[in-house]
Parts: sequence; structure tokens; C-alpha cells
Amino acid sequence: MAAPQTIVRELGASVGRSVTIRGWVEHVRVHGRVAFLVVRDGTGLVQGVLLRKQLSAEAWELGCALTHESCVAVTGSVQEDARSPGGYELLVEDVRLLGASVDFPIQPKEHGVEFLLDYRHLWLRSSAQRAGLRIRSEVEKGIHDFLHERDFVRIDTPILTGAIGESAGTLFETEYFGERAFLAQTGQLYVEAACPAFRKVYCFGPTFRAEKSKTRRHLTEFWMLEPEVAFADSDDNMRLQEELVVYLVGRTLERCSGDLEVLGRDLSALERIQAPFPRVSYTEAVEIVREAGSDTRWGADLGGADETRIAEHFDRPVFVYNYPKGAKAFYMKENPDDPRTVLCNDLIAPEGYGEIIGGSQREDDLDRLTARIDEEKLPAEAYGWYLDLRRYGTFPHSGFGLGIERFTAWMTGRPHIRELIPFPRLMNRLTP
RNA sequence: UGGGGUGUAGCUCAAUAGGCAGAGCGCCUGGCUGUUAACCAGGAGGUUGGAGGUUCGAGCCCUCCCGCCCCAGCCA
Repeated sequence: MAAPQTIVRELGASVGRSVTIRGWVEHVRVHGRVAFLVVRDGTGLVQGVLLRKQLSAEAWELGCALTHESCVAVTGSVQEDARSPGGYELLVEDVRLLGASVDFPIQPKEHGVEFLLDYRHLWLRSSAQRAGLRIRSEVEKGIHDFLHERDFVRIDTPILTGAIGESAGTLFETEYFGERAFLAQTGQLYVEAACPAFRKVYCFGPTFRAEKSKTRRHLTEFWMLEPEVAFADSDDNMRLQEELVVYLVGRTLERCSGDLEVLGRDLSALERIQAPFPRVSYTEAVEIVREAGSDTRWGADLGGADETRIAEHFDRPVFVYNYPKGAKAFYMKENPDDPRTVLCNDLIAPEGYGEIIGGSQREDDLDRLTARIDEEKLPAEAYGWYLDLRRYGTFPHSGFGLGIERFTAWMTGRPHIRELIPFPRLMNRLTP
């Protein structure tokens, strides 16, 4: 008589009955005539209790010899027991080995980062990694739900592109049937093209930057959300960002409290995140950081240390808006009230997580956009189709980019964004 | 690319002032009926990142090279 299969999360429905759980061994502790076997099945942890005199010799020997991360099927009757990690326990009747695991490299102890990244394919199984990646998944789902509720249409933009993007030099180059091609570093120009078709659009996907950055906030391949909204000005743009961030924080607190607890996240820091977020102009920001000891001068971009100084003034994310033209990309719209600046914003996360969003109102005037492309010495021919968007029914519009890993690193409180993507691509790491 | 740090057992780390290369974890053997990273006893496990140099003697000092970490720049 075979016991029915179930999953750990649903064990409560089977108290007093025999069931079979399939999963991976986290621990075995043998005490002579009793042994404890902790199994993870992807929905939770359950402890199996093996009593020598109640098992066949084969099952007892097998159970005691199980090694870390072996895949097993454990059959036993379900008991409620507070001493068990998940609240339920299996009084084991039989154990079958489905897949052996010999000398699993990762132990339940401290390891160095390099070692763990070499074994990233196995590190994913550990509790903090599971929690962080589950929160990432929930953030991604939240993004889609939020935008679809607001009538956005998702536009999937190309990853292989000809020469186009914000700037050359940070693009990964490849070959495309004899032609030079690049991996996309933004989908923005394409969502701008789709904007007149659907009014509110967004793209969500991987982007690639060949920047030789070695900081806790950079990856060479990362995922980005980029909404684009017709008839939205820079203020509308910031309101949308604010609404989205408040929504995602609230949803993470609501749906991922167990994962946040595993990670030891300070929940009060997240509970404070409510609209409205403070807004300071770039010019005010420069004054703030100079008073705090920075030697940043008006006209230069704010550095990471400056961002931290600004964030320290507030207990929630801060908008810094209208940067000098020279510090920002060619497609941003000139500020009519101060032509030295452009209509744009960064959103700086608290607790030193830095810039999680960069957004702007786009330049919709054909002549000014062409002039900016010349000023930046960009190859005008590569932007032919982009300029068409200003030739055929140009319209005010705004959008932004939100970095998924940076956002999730802030949600989870992890110090480095490399843990918040399943297989990070860093300057010196292409495998696993 | 610049600044700072680091590299010793499978992993995490010690090693007085230049003087016999160690511990914990993991692994192997044995013991234990309620463990929570169990505990107790025993065992195996090393070209100290690489090359050269100084010295009676180098894990330690010097030169060059390599890997990694942190910070800065670039950005999301």
C-alpha cells in the first residue's frame, strides 16, 4: 500500500496519516537508536524521526547514511510537534534514495564569496539565497500586476541591436551575420516607439553594460523595468515612481514576511516607506552635500557618497530632480525654466542603496533633439528611426528605469546585489 | 583604471621577534532514544597562490607575476 504523495506546506491536512515527501536532505543526526532527518522540498522543511526498532534494517541503515543534499522520498505518519522546524514531523516508516549526493561542497557554515559564487548553482539551495530570490520573484510579479492594473501594455524589446543606446563604449559587441551588433543596454528607445500605439507601455528584461565596475551596486547583466507614458510630464513621472515603489514595498512586507525574517531585515525601515517622498532639486542637493563636507561642485554628477549623504537626511527614498544637462543623456528634455538643466530625476534609496531609479521627460522637439545628438557627437545616422518619432506626431512623454537587483537588494537588506540575481554576471565572472 | 586589503588542509581561519605548519568545521571509524550548525573518543587530510632573491634557516623579509575582496569612477 503506497502512501499518497504530498508537499511539506500541506502537511497540516494529513495529520495522523501516512504520506510520502520527496525532497533534499538538509541534515541527518544519528543518536544510536533514534535519528533525525531534515528534508527540504521547496515548499518548506520537515523533520523525519527514525526509530531503529520500528524500521527495517535496510531503511535504518540507509537513513543514517544519508548525506547533505541527497534527494530522497520519505514515507511516514504526520505528527504535530513544536520541536520540529516546520511544526510537523514525520514518524518515518520508509526511506528511499532517489539521487545520492557525495561530498556536497557547501557546508552549513561561513564561506567566502568567491567560493560561494564558484558554486552558485548549489548555493541557490541555501536558506538566505532562497529567501532573497523568492522576494525578487515576488517583486517582479508585483511590477506586472501594478502596471497591468493601470492599463500598461508590455512591450518586449530587442536584445540584439545595431549601434544605438545612451552612449558607446559601454556596449557589449558581437557579430550578426557579418555586421557589428550590440547587446541592448536599454529598451527605452523602443518603448518610446511603442508609446503612441498604446499610450502606456513598459519593457522588462535583461540589459547589458560593459562597464568595468567593481562595486556592490553593479552587474554587467541586470534586469530593468522601463515604463514609458504618453502625455506624462516629469512630475507625473515621479508620482508614478512613488506609487510603484510604495506598492512594491507594501506587497513585499505583506507577502514575504517569512523570507524577510530569514534575512534578518529591519522591517521598521520598510514600514516607514510611505508617499510622499521628499523632492530636492539638483541645485539644493549640491548645497546639502557641500554643507555635509562634499567638494562636489554645481555641474558635476552626484557621486555615491553624495547620494548617501542625501539619503541620510530622510527616512524614505528621495527624488533628486533636474540635473545639469552635461551630466545626463541626450534624450532628456531641456528645462524651460532653467536651460542649464534637464527635466529628469533619480530616486535614491535609503540605507546606502543608492540610485534605484533614473527617469526623465523626453525631448520631443525634433530640432532640439537633433542639436543634442550633434553636441554629444553621437552618430546621427544610427538615430534615424528614433527621430521619426518626433517627425510623425511628436508628443510629450516620460519614463524611467528601475533596476531589479538594486531594488531587491534594498528590500532584502543584502549588502551586495550579486545575491539577488540567480546567476550574476560580473566583470570577472561568466560561469556558472 | 586608481587607492587600500588579502591569499596557509575540502571550507573558515591561527601560527610570539625569521626557528618542528596548527585549530574548528566537513570527511572516515566507534559510542549514544529527542537532536535543532547535537555531543564524546579516535583517524586520514599540506609543493603555505606562482617564479626568483636575502639568510645557517622563510608561511613571515625583498622583487616580479597571478587571483580575489573593499572603496572610487561609470550607472540602474
